[in-house]
Amino acid sequence: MIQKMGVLEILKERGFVEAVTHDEELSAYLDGGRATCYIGFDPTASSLHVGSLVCIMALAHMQRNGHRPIGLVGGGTGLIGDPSGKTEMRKVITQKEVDVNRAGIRKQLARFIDFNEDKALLLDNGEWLKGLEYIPFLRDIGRHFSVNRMIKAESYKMRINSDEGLTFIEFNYMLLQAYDFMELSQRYDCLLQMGGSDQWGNIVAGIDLVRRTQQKKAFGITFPLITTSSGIKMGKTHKGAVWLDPERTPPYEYYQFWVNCDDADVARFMALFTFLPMEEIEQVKKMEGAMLNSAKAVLAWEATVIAHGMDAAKASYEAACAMFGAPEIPDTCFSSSTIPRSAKGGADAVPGTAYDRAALDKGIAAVDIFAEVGLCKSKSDARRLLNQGGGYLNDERIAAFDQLILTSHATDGEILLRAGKKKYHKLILK
RNA sequence: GGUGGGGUUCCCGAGUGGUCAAAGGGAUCAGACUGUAAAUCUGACGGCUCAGCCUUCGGAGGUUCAAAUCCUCCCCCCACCA
Repeated sequence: MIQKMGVLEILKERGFVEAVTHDEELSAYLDGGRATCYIGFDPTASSLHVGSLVCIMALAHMQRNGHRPIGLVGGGTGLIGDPSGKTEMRKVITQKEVDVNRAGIRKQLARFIDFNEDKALLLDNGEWLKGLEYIPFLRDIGRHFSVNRMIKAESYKMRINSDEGLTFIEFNYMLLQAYDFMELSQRYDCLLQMGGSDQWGNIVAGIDLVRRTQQKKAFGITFPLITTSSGIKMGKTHKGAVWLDPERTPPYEYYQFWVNCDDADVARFMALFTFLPMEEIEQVKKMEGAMLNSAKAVLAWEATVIAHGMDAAKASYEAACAMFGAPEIPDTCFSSSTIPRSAKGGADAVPGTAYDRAALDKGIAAVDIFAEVGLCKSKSDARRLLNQGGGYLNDERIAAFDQLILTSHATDGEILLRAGKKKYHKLILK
């Protein structure tokens, strides 16, 4: 029915593409059959975060369009630390940490990409990097690199001009990443590398190396750095990064992260972080006022389903409805979305703490509980919050910081506490 | 290795003997306004047994009634020179 779009077109339309090397030849390459492409992930932490989501989604799109994505976990390069676009040297991590982190990342990528039956590959560049010998490497690989050119690379500029400088080990990073690309082109006929815009220099270096050593034409795509419309780097909140690991960022919080995005970001984020068809996303641009909140719910729903699965999304959605009210989503909007249109449910996914009933029989001061339960980071913090009228007990403002919280405040064995407008926590009496 | 300049509360950055828990800005948090938005305004912003007390100004000592501020040693960073 609809004429099939090439992946490159799809990625462009959805806002993934910042820059491409040889545009036309690349689309010809991608439309000409099953291609293999890769993106590298740094094993700096045991979990990926929302900042890596653009890369992950891009790989997923590739797979959905019949190509074979490779997720390359930098077990070798992780020991070095990529200086590209960074103002400070990253602390060097140990082999042990790399191993742990790599396993975590592997697990997460599997949620987004199907690694069965050669549909995608997950590799570790430690496999070929760790056995490298210095002299042969210099002779065979190093000879292809011009220091003059490297110095001029945008990715190094920041550091070269900074007070901190650039160490030799970091300067070498570009060679290693180029070497990765070369290996992948040889082993898997992978001729497309993608990455964040800060990776441009590394990607181009790889393309050159592949050409010189293999006489093959390779390609690159970079993604824009995604910032919120208020200019903050995507995925950072006051609490730090938003992780994909449900242990670090529970699905309810993950859902909340998306619901709380800026009005101006909704459509853009939907295109990037969901698989909803663009026609449906276009509608968002016409929405105003409260209607946008429904769109945010759809965004949050879809993103949570992708990252954590339907059940977790449902629990998060229902909890949000219980706390903030259910959004109205006309059937005509987002018809592809699986978001429940009429569900009302419990608040099970709201963070909670089991609490000893006996302790509450004589009452505990609000300050103490707020601090204890993690709603505030210290008692002083809790006192401040409460003094400023930011503490709520069952949705009623707490008048004094030392007001007692009692067993009698419970309904169905639960007491609902709230800090500010959005942070809920329940006490489950036992 | 030499010379000079630095290391201040989450970040930037003032502060050169008491009036300093430390100016100002940013970030953050709360309140008002709203749509679980943005912008704006108001307030808060080390900890605690909170009108008081305790711990902070790279580290360790010292001078002093009193030190972020003065002295000694040490650690780290930067610039220029070698």
